[in-house]
Amino acid sequence: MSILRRNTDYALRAMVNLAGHYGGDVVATRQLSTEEDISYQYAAKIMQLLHAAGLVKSTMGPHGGFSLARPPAEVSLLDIIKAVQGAISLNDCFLDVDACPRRSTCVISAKIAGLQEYIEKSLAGITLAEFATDSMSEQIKLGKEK
Amino acid sequence: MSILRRNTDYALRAMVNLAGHYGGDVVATRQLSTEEDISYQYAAKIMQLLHAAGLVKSTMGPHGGFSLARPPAEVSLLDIIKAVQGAISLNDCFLDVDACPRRSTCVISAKIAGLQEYIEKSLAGITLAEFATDSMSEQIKLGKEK
DNA sequence: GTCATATAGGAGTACTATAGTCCTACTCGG
DNA sequence: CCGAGTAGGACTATAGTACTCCTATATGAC
Repeated sequence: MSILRRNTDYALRAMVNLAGHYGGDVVATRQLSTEEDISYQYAAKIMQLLHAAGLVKSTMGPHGGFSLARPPAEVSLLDIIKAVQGAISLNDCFLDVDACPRRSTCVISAKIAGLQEYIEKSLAGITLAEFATDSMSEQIKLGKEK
Repeated sequence: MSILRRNTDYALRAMVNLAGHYGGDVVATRQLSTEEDISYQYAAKIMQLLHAAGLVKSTMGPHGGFSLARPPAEVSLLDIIKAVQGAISLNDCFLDVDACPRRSTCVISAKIAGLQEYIEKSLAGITLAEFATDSMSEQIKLGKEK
């Protein structure tokens, strides 16, 4: 099993795509779906989630579409993950205090709390700006493998 | 959603319990199930998984039960997690190379690969020995909260 | 105004994985 | 060699995820 769901993967790709168009035109869901290999219907669903979370702005009507609500440098991976699949937690007891009655004396929870914190900080530290510049430079020096 | 499944949580508790009895008597599944608040049938199932992974030794017949196959210091959290729920992966593409055709040019996968590695190293670094000594000292100075 | 094209969003389905149960087979102490 | 107590395999139910379908709403072009 993987931590990031496919949902989140799609959302990530869509956001990276939008980051590439930041400051320019809006991108329609149809275009996102073809460019990122996501079914149109499902892509629409995901864009709704991102919109509800305030990560993207939407423009309705013909020539409408989506654009980033904030500059790429201010959108972290954690933001996107939270919007789509909710907060990531090592164990249930970090999400719901009442999940486990043994919590107060639990040595396990105490040990992994540090790792939990590190993961969140790492994900919060990676922003869309890094992805965007990377993929741009990749487009320039085309042919470079991996 | 949490990364560690309930399954894994049960297994962790059972292993910590066994670590407390390391060198002494074997512990019966019935005893583990009552002490750790797990249904007997389900506990038996989890012990099977741990046994199949070679983490515990089993003794059948009356007065039988389980004991650690290795000293607590040589059993890591990662070992237990792998035995019960398989390897932890941030994204499917770390588990299955063919999961994503865009892999070679994927900037996302490249970015999170480092975090993936850190998580595994962290989990591999935490051993049962730490839990065992912690819970023992906790039993001695009883009354200490959290 | 109305038509075409876009997002918004609710309802529902198929599938998969997880949690949990039941039953049988096997051991070994008495 | 009996039976209490174990391991271990087969099975079921539930829940969550991925995905689709359909309808409503907004808006720019003609």
